[in-house]
Amino acid sequence: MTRARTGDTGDEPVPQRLLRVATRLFAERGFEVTSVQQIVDEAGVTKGAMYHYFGSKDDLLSEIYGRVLRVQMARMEEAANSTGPVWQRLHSVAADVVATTVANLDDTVIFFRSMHLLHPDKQTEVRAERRRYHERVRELIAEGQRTGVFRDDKPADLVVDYFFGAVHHLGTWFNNEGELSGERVGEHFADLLLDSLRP
Amino acid sequence: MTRARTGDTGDEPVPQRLLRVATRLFAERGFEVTSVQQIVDEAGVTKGAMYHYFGSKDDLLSEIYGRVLRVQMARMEEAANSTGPVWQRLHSVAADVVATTVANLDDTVIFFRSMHLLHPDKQTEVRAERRRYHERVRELIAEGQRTGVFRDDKPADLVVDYFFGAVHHLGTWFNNEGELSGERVGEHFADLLLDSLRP
Amino acid sequence: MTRARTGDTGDEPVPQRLLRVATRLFAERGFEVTSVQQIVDEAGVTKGAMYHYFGSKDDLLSEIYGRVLRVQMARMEEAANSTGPVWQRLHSVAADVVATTVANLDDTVIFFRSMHLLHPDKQTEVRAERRRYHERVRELIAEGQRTGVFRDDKPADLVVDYFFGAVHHLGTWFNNEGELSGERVGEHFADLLLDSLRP
Amino acid sequence: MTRARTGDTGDEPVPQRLLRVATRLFAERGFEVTSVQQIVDEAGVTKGAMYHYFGSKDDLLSEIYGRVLRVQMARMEEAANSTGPVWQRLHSVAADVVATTVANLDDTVIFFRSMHLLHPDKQTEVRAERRRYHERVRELIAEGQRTGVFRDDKPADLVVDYFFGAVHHLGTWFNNEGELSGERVGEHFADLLLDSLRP
DNA sequence: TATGAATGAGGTTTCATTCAT
DNA sequence: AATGAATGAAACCTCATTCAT
Repeated sequence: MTRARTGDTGDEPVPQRLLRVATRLFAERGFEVTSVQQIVDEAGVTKGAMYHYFGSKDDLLSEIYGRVLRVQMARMEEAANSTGPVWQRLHSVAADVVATTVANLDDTVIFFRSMHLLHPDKQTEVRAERRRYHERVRELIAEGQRTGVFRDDKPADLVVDYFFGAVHHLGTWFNNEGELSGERVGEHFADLLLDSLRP
Repeated sequence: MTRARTGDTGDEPVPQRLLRVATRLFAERGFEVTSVQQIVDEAGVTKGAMYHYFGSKDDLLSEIYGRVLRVQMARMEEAANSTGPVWQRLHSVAADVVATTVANLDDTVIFFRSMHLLHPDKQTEVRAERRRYHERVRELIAEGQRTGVFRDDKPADLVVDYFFGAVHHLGTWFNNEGELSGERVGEHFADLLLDSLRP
Repeated sequence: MTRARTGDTGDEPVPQRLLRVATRLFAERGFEVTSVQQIVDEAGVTKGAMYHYFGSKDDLLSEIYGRVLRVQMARMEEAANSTGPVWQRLHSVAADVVATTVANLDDTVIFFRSMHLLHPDKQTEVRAERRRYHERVRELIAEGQRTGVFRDDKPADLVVDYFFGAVHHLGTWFNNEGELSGERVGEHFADLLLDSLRP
Repeated sequence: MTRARTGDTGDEPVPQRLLRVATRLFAERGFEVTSVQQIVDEAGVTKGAMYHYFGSKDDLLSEIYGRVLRVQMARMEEAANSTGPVWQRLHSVAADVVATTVANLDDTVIFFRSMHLLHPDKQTEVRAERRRYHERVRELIAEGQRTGVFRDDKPADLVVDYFFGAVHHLGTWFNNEGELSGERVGEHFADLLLDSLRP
């Protein structure tokens, strides 16, 4: 006799199931307001099972952060290292980061809302990884500024923070049921960025 | 014998002192992770005193939200209703919202990190107020689009979300000890916005 | 309406009551095997009340250790500093330490059974205090050896460990309902010690 | 690929290895504070393996008690049944019990610290065995008292408890790296006992 | 003979809040 | 206007043990 399980999708392994459920609940209700009991109930396992795979509730959060960073970094590297003129590469990166963010909106919501709840060490690690990410885009902009393709009266750093701010807040308003797709929003955002960089 | 009080500034009334301390702690550590005990300890009062002035811990958070909304709305109305061409008014609003945000950075950090912890009714209220704010800026952009001053191939709504996203993330990276002042960042951000709207 | 309380002795304050109940239970069943719930149930308070006065279950144990050390040290100093020939003072100390131990048998049982469960810092502190105690008695013996009253072919240190070992194990066999009183056992033990020290 | 194992001594069978590791950990940290996971990790086996050989964690403790009792009883019988005057036999028994105790110090530490954690039935059994042990020594003393070799103004029972107390506390202070060997301490203790029994 | 995922009961602790004073 | 002892619900986590393989 198998127990009925909410969100049971066939044979999805327990750790993945827990992570999936936790991600949804953390995004919907908030990390601290979601109890371990709620997570395991929705995942259809017991607390003991969860603690068999994850050392703590914090570990779940850490794992989500790790996953986000891996995914985003991989996508970005790909776009940034493509060939073509710098404006095209930047446009591509910008549009892609929006699409990726929208495709993993729960992760993004959690990311910026709950960073302060991570263990300080993990926080440092996450920040370092984000800085690498940020830096990679800054280089693109600086390259365009050096070659005269982009205006150079705005610090490249500031432009990155400006654009990523816009991206990171997608979680606040973007609606998957809305009329604009993630890709469409990506195009618009990339256009706005590129146009604001015209010399 | 009076107890030593952190941040004791002479005769600041108890409610104000509690609100000030709570704002700092919520921004530094997070709302859920800050206990009422910590707040009253740092404010140099007892729990009974706090519950005399505030009905609950949530009330403190609500109060902070109310304050933020009042301040930002007032500043914005002023800038938006000034005279001058629409691009100038938008530039002024944009620069000002950045400066105001930076001047109340703790509030902003709390705002976007802890909204989901408010009582649903209060959340609805806050969202409505923000929508009015958002709408006021959207009108400015639409006005510019109608009069041909701004490009009209980008939904005004989207542009507002784009720009406010950048503003709301200031709390993540802006550093008061850094080399750029809030006003300077406001100028840069407003420039970037206006330039991205060129037809 | 006052709640019925097991072990309610009139107006004994809550902290004392908790400590008294905890001491009994720790001695009867063991520290780790006694739950906080059992303690507060028997003391007639809630868990919250206990944590209002004691930071943790470990704190209860620490407090018991502190009390034991204070009591024993005070009694011993008094006996050791009395006047009279050295053999008389040693006899008096020896008899007294037995009587005190028997009078606080629960404390003694806990002391030697649960020391390893204390926080390492507290353990260090307890050990240091015991060493002072041990040292005070060693001096008495050494004094007797120097003056030729006691044999000197046995290290004074070893004699102290020998005798205190006997005392500390009283908890294993001494029975308050038995035919020998604590004072009587103290006399016997002191006699045995003194006689084994005859030159 | 085989896992690294702490204390792996070639082909020591699994049950012995588990018992050896458990003994060390129980003595170092305490029974209740040592988890089955720690034991099997250090022994380089899995939990399943442990439960294959031992019915429960308690069984490990029981086994240790059984081993201690067998060893000590055997040694003592031998010494007590030797020929020679009673004072010589008692001296021999006393010295030997110290040496045996020191040679199995971990066992002794566990014995007196964790007896209360045994299953009541096992406790009864252990106590009965100890009583037989105790009784055997008491008889020696009584024999000496009857024959006028020992003083008879001290209950033989009490003398046994006195001496065994000293022995059982060796675990508290005896240090194998110290300057006195177990045999040497045994001689001293036996001397002190015999001398305190002089008429 | 051995694995290790999973259980489930129970443990300690935290904390917003109340209330007699 | 303020105290602080006390509540009680709920949180996170541990762990000996079982069982299908």
